[in-house]
Amino acid sequence: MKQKIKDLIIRAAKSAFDKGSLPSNKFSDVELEEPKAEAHGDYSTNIAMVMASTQKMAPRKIAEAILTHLDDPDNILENTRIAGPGFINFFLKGASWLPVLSKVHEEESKFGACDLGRGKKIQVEFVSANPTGPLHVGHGRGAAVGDSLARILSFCGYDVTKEYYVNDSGRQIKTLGLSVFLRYKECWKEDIEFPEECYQGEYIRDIAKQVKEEKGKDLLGKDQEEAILYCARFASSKILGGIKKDLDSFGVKFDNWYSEQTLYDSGKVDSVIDNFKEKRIIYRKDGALWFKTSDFGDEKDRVVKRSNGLTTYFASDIAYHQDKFDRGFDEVVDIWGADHHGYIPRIAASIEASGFDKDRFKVTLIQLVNLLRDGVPVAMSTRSGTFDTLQEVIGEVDKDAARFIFLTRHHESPLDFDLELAKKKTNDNPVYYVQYVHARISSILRKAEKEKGIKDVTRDEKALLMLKEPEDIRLMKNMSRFPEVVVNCARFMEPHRLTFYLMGLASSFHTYYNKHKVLTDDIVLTQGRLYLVLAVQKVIKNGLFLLGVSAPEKM
RNA sequence: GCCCUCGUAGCUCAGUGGAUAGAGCGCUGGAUUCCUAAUCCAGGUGCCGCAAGUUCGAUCCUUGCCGGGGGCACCA
Repeated sequence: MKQKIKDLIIRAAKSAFDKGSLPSNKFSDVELEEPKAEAHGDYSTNIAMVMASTQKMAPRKIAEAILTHLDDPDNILENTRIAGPGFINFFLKGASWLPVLSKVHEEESKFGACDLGRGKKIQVEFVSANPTGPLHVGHGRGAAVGDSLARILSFCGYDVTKEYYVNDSGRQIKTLGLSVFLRYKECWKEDIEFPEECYQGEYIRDIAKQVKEEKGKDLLGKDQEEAILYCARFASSKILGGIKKDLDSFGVKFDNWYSEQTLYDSGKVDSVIDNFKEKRIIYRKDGALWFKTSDFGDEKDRVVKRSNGLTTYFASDIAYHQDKFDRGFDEVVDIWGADHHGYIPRIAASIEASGFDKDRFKVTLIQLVNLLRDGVPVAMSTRSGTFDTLQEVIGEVDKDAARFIFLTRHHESPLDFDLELAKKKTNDNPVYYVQYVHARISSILRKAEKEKGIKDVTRDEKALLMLKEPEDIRLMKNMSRFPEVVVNCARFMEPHRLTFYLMGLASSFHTYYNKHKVLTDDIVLTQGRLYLVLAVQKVIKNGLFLLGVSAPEKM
């Protein structure tokens, strides 16, 4: 529809030039927008104002010239108007919105899909929490955003791989092992000192008990290093299992779990360092190895190998990101907590140094989540009984509600997550507002079959002509925006746009529902409205799917 | 100190180089003999943090300032 009108405008401008009404044939790109105020039409363009300087004419004069040469072969325009400083407003005939209904019905679950990605391989890496403790709410937000983004990208023609990077190597894993080992010794009534840097959570004791059941007293007699290593491996695999389970119940599935340790085992980390040494972008200073990230736009150089001989996490991250491109991904998206933002320039530097275009690498930052209960912050203490793990939250709050709420903010704004609000099944809680549309329409369809004997909702030209109320048209107009919203979500990596769109569509529907009855004695009208309402249901369903939220038949 | 980010209605937040800047909540009143009231309708509010610049036009872009948050390790 939009393109159609753009074409009309271009043709009009050309013909205005041919007939001598416009002095120049330099036309700028037509920008067509949907005005906020309905009084400003269905579409509006600022082209006359933009062209004012090249045409050397007053904007309103240009607008007049274009309008007098405007031809409307398909007869879709009700009216056109010049307004304000030189806007051209287009008012469409109600019937020109009807094609969107057939489109929705034909394309069904594909309505809104597109080929923006052209099959490009894209990797979305998200959550990637260290396997040293359970996921907390913040990870939940990352999971919701990442998973939704992956769904949207895939809907937009990308070949998407969802990956979780497991930091199963390095110091914190050793700390985890030590923590568990100490708690294990405690189980055997040994006196221990539990250092502050060890993991304080209650879950460490649980894991220690499991070690005890599995190994009995064996570890007490063993070499301490070996025992700690055993505990570390045992604990991280247990915790990772828990993380997988939590994500599963949150509706998030990864295609790939990538282990950091394998980067060391395969020698990838060493070979990257050697390679950079050959390129003379790694040098030695004070006994450590430094990567000259400042040559690639970072503010200062970074250490990849410490003077004690141990590599830093940065070293494995360089190898990891190089590996992503080596695996053939055209684009790589990382979703990180906002506290990592200072890390972006050095990773970008490493990608460039590895010989890849750093524009193929994008980072989306997720801001903090503040967990509240009735407006009061929930204490995030390290003691037991805290309420900040993802598991506890989705134990109390519906998974759909949690996912939806995580997507009601721009991901770079901090988010307040109120547990009591999330549980409320009212208007305060936008999830149900949207899901309710789906359930209500299901209910209408059930009733249509039961009471009117209507089994199939079919397209009927006569019935379509009955859809001429302003509310009918508003719904169709709203649905026709869906594909564009999805594309913009993908383009800007902002799934929350979809959330807001769905709330708007839901609002239009609820208004409609209260004003007009779908099932009437007039069978033709009923057919038309069923056709309309079923289309709304399909769009809502597609939208909810892209958010990872279910579309219930009943509520 | 340097870097990033945010500052929009009483609250929580969307939004855009355009016309009269929006939504939900909260508050008040109303709607159901009829498809689910988890719904709808009506009622009002803004120096869009401040100042300058770019522009036909800035809340949006640029710069500076003020205020909140975050980041600046041979930590992860």
